[in-house]
Amino acid sequence: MSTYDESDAFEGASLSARAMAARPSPYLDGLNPEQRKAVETIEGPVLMLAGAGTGKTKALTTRIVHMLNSGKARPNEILAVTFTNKAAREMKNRVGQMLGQPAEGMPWLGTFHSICVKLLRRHAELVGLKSSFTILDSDDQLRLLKQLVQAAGIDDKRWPARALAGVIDNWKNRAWTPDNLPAAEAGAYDGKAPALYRQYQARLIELNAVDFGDLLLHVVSIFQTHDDILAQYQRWFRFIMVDEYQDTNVAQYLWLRLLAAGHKNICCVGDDDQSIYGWRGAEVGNILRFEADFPGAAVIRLEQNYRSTPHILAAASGIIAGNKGRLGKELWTEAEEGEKVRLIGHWDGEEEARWIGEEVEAMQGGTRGLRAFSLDDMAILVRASHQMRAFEDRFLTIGMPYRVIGGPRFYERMEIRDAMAYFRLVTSPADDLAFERIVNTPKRGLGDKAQQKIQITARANGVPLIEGARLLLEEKGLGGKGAVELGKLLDGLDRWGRMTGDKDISHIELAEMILDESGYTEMWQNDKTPEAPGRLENLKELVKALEQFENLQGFLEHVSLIMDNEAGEDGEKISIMTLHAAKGLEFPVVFLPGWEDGLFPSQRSMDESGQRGVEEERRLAYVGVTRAEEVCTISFAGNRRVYGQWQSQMPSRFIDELPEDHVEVLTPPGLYGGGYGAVGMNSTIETRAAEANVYNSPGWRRLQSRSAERPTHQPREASNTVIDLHAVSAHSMGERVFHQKFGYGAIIGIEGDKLEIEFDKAGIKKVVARFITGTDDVPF
DNA sequence: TAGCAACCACTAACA
DNA sequence: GTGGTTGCTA
Repeated sequence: MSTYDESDAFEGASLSARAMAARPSPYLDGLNPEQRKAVETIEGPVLMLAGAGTGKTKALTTRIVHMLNSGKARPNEILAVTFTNKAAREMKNRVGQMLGQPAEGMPWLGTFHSICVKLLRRHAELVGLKSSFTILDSDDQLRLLKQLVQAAGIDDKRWPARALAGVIDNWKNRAWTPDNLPAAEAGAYDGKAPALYRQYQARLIELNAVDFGDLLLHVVSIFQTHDDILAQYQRWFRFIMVDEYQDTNVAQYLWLRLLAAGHKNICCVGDDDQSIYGWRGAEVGNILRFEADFPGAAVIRLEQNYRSTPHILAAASGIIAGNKGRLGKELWTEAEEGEKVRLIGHWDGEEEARWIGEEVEAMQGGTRGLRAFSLDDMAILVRASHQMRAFEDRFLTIGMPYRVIGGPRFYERMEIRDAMAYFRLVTSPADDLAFERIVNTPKRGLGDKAQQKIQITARANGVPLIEGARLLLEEKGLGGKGAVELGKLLDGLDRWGRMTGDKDISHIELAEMILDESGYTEMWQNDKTPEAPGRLENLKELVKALEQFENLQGFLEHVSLIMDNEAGEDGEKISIMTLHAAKGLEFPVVFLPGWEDGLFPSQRSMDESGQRGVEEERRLAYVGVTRAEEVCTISFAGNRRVYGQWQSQMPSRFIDELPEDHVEVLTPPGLYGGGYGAVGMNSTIETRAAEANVYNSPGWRRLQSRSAERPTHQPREASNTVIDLHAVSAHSMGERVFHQKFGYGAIIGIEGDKLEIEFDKAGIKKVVARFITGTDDVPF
């Protein structure tokens, strides 16, 4: 079953609390004192500060089981919210395991979004929707916005719809509707965003659709405007639990606060040190403020770590200690000392990849004086996805099996989205966005012209596109191949639509039929690009995924649940993923490459968010190190090719924050050694002491003055892109630049230390030169 | 309408 | 450098 299930939730208490109440509670035995306290403190607000690897999920699930077993709560009285389907599923499974029966009786365990879908379907009419509303993904959203932008006569070259989408998403994260938008926001998107936002919301209602942000927002506004409904849910949800509380945004926070205001039995679990989603709207402030929001809250710290060795924990603590405004936590462990964190510098990115490849092989063979590790035990965690390429290249060369975690989500792949659009159109013919997506996929000779005609006809008659197309054909407004093909498509859709009600044909057969008869499968069979076989494979997987559902509608609702198609992979593989994707995972052996200022911490993050950005990056470093159980290796390169340009790199400031006693500096044969700050090419002789402040070090100054020797084997145009922030002359007319507030733009005037810049998104502004960074290689 | 050259942007990613 | 989109031409 699924989290979007509409089965009657409130009566669905299949687990009898009373029947279990008398049982002893052996599940409490395996807990440490803090975990136990967290499990047993059921009444009142609780903040469970759970450090990395401290048995958070165990505590959470045991808490649920305890509430049920002790008779304090019935399954349908517990609201348990997670961020990802994966987390929800895991919690469900573990609760089920502990209870010795499936946890199907917990109707309100799910993601914020899935629970909101459920709530919104019940009360859709209150916000002008029908309960059959469709949920748009970001692709649909963008297409819709593009139409509005064009209709408003805005030059979408200068004002890309994508930017507007970003603005609107942001507002929704902050729970700002068109009606309560702060005046300070009015200037966004050339001052046109507020009006477009209003239009967009109106259009969504017309389409009987919501985007992801709306799921939260609509429910919040229903709660805010209908006291009776809010009160009802406050009564029903006697106990609330929230996982990853540090990742909540304002809308989610409001939602929770409204619901918890009744019984005040809310337990938030999280770790302020692992808040790494600020750019997605997450507010660390939510967790920092918890005690103020919920007076009398019990704060329970889980600090005993069951994952990593003391050296690794000490290194992680050393890094995170640099952050201000933490709630404060000190991880400790009873584990044996183990290996120190290993640190190594390389000449360039390729060498780094080569070295890690060799190291991985050595670890596999157990030739590092350590036990032999399986490839499945090892992971490479990078800051940005483009760093992955170097490792993929290297591993392909040496035949090392690897898997990339993350990448485009299954359902975001083109072929899956196309197929889904067909299914959507069959189950709800009025779905214009789906229609637009597939009218000419595969090619049916229906280009822009033909599609415009359909649009016009539909709009003139006030009917969905599919009807417009039908009318257009009837009045012979279309000729040639296009007309014939369109006719076939419409016939097909009709036929498939009728079959959805046919009991003799399963939805799986129907899905196959749709893909075959529409010519979609054929399109990929005829495609000679290397991706085609993979795409056909994905389509097969999609059809297979249908088996778990009763019908196409059910499947479409639940599509997001089929994603993690990681199963069925054969053989041992080393994992490559981003640090963000690694949150929540653990590996015996972890490699952390690319610890260089600008890359990690990322320049962009520092430019856009300043100190706050650095702190989030630091938390990311903390997350990275705490993924390691036994061996953690940090590395950096002195030179790196970024967007095709060679750059000299400084070791990350986070490297300087590693406590020396817990770090072993590995010296690559034949190269520079010693001190963390050794950058190879320009600091061979400099000691760590001399580089206590790297930004005043001779090496840094040399870099700045550009006298640093170029690596001999590299192209002549190699230069470093570190810009002297005070040298105005570094800038020239027409140069592409980046500003933390206004985004990208081009210089159109220079007056002293002020630059006149035409920004892509913010128009023409005069700004002080030191707030500007270059986007290209800037000579100086 | 389809194919290719030109142009642009470039941190991370959940539902 | 690279992938994705757009605009022009055959």
